Amino acid sequence: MKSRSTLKHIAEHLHLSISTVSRALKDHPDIAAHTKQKVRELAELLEYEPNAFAIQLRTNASKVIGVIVPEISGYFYHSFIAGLEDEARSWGYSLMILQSGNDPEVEAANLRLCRMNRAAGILVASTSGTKDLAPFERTDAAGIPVVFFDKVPESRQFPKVSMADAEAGFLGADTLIRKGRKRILALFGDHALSITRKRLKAFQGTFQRHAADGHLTIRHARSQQEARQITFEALADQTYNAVFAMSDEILAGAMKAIMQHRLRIPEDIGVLAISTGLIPGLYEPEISYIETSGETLGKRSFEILHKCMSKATPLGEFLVPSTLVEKGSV
Amino acid sequence: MKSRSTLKHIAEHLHLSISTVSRALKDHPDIAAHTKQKVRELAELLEYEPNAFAIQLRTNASKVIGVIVPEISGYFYHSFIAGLEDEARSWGYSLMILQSGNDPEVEAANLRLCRMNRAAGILVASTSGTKDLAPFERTDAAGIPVVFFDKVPESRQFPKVSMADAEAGFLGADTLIRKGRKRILALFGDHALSITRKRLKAFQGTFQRHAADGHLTIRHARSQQEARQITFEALADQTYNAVFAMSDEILAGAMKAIMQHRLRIPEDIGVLAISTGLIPGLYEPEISYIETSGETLGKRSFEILHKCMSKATPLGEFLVPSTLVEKGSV
DNA sequence: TTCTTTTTTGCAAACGTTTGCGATAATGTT
DNA sequence: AACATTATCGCAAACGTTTGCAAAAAAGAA
Repeated sequence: MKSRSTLKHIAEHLHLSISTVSRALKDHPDIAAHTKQKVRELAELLEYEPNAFAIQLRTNASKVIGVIVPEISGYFYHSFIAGLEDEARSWGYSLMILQSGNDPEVEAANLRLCRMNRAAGILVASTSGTKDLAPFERTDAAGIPVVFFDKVPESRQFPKVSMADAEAGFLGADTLIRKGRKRILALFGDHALSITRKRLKAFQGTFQRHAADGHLTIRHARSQQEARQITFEALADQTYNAVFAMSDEILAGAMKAIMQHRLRIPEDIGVLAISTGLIPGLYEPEISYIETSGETLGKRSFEILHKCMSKATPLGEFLVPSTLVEKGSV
Repeated sequence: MKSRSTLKHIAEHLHLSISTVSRALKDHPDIAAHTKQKVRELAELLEYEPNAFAIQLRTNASKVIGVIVPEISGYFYHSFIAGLEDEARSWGYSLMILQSGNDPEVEAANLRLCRMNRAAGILVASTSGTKDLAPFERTDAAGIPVVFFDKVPESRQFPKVSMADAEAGFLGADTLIRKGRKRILALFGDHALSITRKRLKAFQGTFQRHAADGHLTIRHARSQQEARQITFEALADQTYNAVFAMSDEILAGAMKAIMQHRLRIPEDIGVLAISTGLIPGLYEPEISYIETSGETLGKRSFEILHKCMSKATPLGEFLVPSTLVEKGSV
């Protein structure tokens, strides 16, 4: 293994001091032009690469931001991470990814890891079981800003960024009504999740206000299988002319039931979902959806975190808007 | 911001030396039991957390492994990362994720970043344009083992781990033949990719050996849309009784065409794919597939890298086997 | 007691960088 | 010529930890 070159090596070769070399390499005005030139050349030649540890130890700050998610795979978080990485890299940051596996204890351990590594900031999609915010407070007190995204706690203590769930719910109902689909089977996720409640409330409210003459059935499913089962039974008789799915997972289940009944879209039944976009694009015809882009959320989250890292913490909840993507399924 | 506690703080409070405290905390046999006790208690009280930078600077090694992929999102890599993270965490490592965006230059920059951060090891799914292996050699020479996965270069210089592509191709053809599907439309990806060629060769060879009486059409598609187009046209007449897709992306396109023709699966046409498993589970009936699990590949990759990090580098190419998952679509 | 052995602790250097401040040399000003 | 100014550069401390070695204290052996 070739031993790495350091500032010291360069300094010795050039009969300069370490500090001069250090300054030369970062274009400090105190250093003469020709000196800088020579230093840069030798650094190039020796393939000098600064030791990040030393820099970080000295400056007590890293260019790494921690990301804690329940799971990387699945329907959503990977696109979030992709968007985040993109934005972070353009600012010179890189990502340290930790999965909590939906276990609050693992979450706390991951948080500790971020602290030990002096992460510049942390983004957290908390587990559903996260009740104790103390670990987050401790992290924040240590000077590492914490921003929650997607799965956010009730507390108003931390900045949060999430999808505009109410807007998405509204958009869903509004779109269906505008298209004349008023006999709706609407499928939502676990009622315990705030994301479900927000989407549901807006959807239901909008429907009641603008389609009092219609018929709305709300059902909750906790898995793809359950969604499929519910949809299959509900669609047995002809009462509905549209299915609404509040998430990709539920859409997948509903679509299976629809395909099982061999219903044509959009002739026999209209379909609309809130989705990231990947799943709706797999069917024929493609499914219209209200986009909740993981990429966008990722980029936006970085912006918020970046503000927190630089100056005053902008508290409050930030929403990234949803937009309707029409594919003709409704 | 609360200033963090250090070994020094603890030492002063207890009128001990820094080295004693350091040793006490790592249960060094030289330290008296009662001293350890007191140190541990105070450390607990002061919420002492070691400074990873200092440790890493001192030991010149980190517990971070770098992962460079063309993209995080998409059909495959996120599940790889998920599996990898799982395995890595159980060994005390965490992941630094970098996207190359399929750009060799970004790839090289990311590599440099890993070097600066003295990653314990690096896993790379190279870009399709990666020709110059010099950056990888330099990294390896610096004592950071590099292991390629999935998209691996021809060079025999680095250990590689990838899916058993030949096996998957064989399994595909064999399964179809066993089920009596011998009029096959087989869809493959870009012929320039080695993964395509390997799968194709095995598929084609197996077919010719065991179903000389059948009829096999090979087509190549470079996108979902193209796969759809090709499938739609090919399926216009009744010559085929099975479609084979070598990847998720292609399966998605093929399925659209099949749905467009309103063909029943498996009555009108059989479908089989090589896949990660997510996509085939979205249709009704679900699609049988030869599993190329990203999770498994991730775990296996870590194992190989872990060997590289500890002792002799096990050169060569490691394959993770594929298994058939039957769902009744063929 | 005196010497040896063992147990327990401290000293100090090292890891590679940044940075305030002082030193020197070059230049300009009167 | 004497002084003030500016342009360059080096010294040394600091960041928090690990670790070889020496020192001190305690214990045992003679």
